[in-house]
Amino acid sequence: MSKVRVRFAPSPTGFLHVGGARTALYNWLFARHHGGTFVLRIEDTDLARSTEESVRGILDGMRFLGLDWDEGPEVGGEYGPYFQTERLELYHKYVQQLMEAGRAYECFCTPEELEAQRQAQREQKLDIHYDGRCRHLTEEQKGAYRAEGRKPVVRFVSEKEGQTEIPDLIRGSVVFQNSQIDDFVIVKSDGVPTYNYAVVIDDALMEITHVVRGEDHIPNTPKQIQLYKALGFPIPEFAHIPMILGSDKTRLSKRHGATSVMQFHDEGYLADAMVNYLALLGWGYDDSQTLFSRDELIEKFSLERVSKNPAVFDFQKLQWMNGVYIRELTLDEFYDHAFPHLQKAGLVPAEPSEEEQQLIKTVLKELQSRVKLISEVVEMSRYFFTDDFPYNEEAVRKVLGKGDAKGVLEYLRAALASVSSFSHEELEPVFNGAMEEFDLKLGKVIQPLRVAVTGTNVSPGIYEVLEIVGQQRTLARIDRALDWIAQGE
RNA sequence: GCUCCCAUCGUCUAGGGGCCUAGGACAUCGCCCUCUCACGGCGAAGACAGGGGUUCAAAUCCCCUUGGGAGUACCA
Repeated sequence: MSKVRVRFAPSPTGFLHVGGARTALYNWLFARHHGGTFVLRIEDTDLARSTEESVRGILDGMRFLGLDWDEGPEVGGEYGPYFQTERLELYHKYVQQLMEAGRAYECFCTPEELEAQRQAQREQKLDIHYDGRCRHLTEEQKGAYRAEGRKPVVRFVSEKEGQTEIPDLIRGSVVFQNSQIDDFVIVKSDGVPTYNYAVVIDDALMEITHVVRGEDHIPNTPKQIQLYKALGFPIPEFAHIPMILGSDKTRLSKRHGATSVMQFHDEGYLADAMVNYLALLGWGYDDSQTLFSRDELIEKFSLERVSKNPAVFDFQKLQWMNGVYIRELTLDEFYDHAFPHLQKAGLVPAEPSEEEQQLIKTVLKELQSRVKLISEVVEMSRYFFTDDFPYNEEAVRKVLGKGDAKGVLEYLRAALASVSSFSHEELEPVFNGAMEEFDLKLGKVIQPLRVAVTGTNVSPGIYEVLEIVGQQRTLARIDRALDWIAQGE
């Protein structure tokens, strides 16, 4: 096989979404696996919808996921430029070639006329195709249209006989009857090429060897193959990967939840988890492995093993996997990820002192096995960093509202006040004492204390919590809880 | 409507004629650990869409039906 060159070619009309990210990932994995080149090309020929902001968003998404490109925006390369709007002369050159060869012609039909044609075809239940009426316009007729002020598009003279076969690494081969392919537009009236045309010129000129893209492009492919043939370009290999669907089995979109990669980042998903999950959405290795490091992915990925059927995006599984990756982080790494969230929430100073950092790490150590999203550290740790934490209404009512609570807390208040440190050794006898005093199980003693100190009935182990919160604040919080109980009486 | 793609547990998948009384993971449900939660451990339930073939033998090959998806633009 000649040196592998693949590309990810998004159109900058929105942020990088998970579908695009997965396509980019598969291209990237394929390139890395074969020691090939991964090209990033921006398909911005839709002048009305393309924005620079989107370009930045896509680049940010790629960087977040760690999908580095060998050629493309910011890094350049020998096959540039990598923005289609900067390649206009190239496209025009080949349009000339096509026109001279009689494989393209100007069409002056207006959108309205075309719509009327389609409508008529629909009514007669005919196949909906451009009828080729402008194919043989005389110079005179063209002149007349121009005089009217009409701006022509350029259409490709498609082959109508026979069939076109798409060689597809994932699906075997897909065959289309050429009679289905009409004279499609390759240059719009504003002179900008259409997708189907530009993509062929670019993939050919950039010497792309494997076109890996979404299944939604299958119907475009025969058109593109005809173009390759008409232009005398070698035809690349194709691999059409399945769609990603939402839980209702329709194409994944915003209404199914977050789809922007950067939104996942903001919510506390780790790049490695995203990559691992996305890789598994439509690809599987064997009958047992689900966790793959990047290197393993590169080593084991192959297009042949990509699934043919569409995959439903499972937020729960992604979340589980994110939890797995969070637990694998070293404490320092977890700190680096969590700190911005804590800081943004105002729970920790922007530039914490050494002791403050230590405290944060002590807290995070307790949280690491409990969060599935990094962002969850904020609400899970609030009571460690501030006395201004909310009472979880239901938990408080359930635990502090019980008859035992008052007596237990009063007992603990006194006992804990007389202890010299909040170490496990000093604390344990206190709890034992309370258990005896009230003839309660440990849980019944601890829950009121937990709620008093954290405002909720779910927290890390009580010894850890008390040690971090410390004696003074613990006593104050017990007082607050006692007040709450008193108010209810 | 027409064209094309697809079809194994709720979800992602393993399976490419006998190894399948169909394996794994998430989710679900039990149990264990246990001060709550999480983590961890153990276990349960759960699928070859239907019908025809081919074959000694089919989840695996072929056909049809059904179901889902995509495309049908001067969007990409």
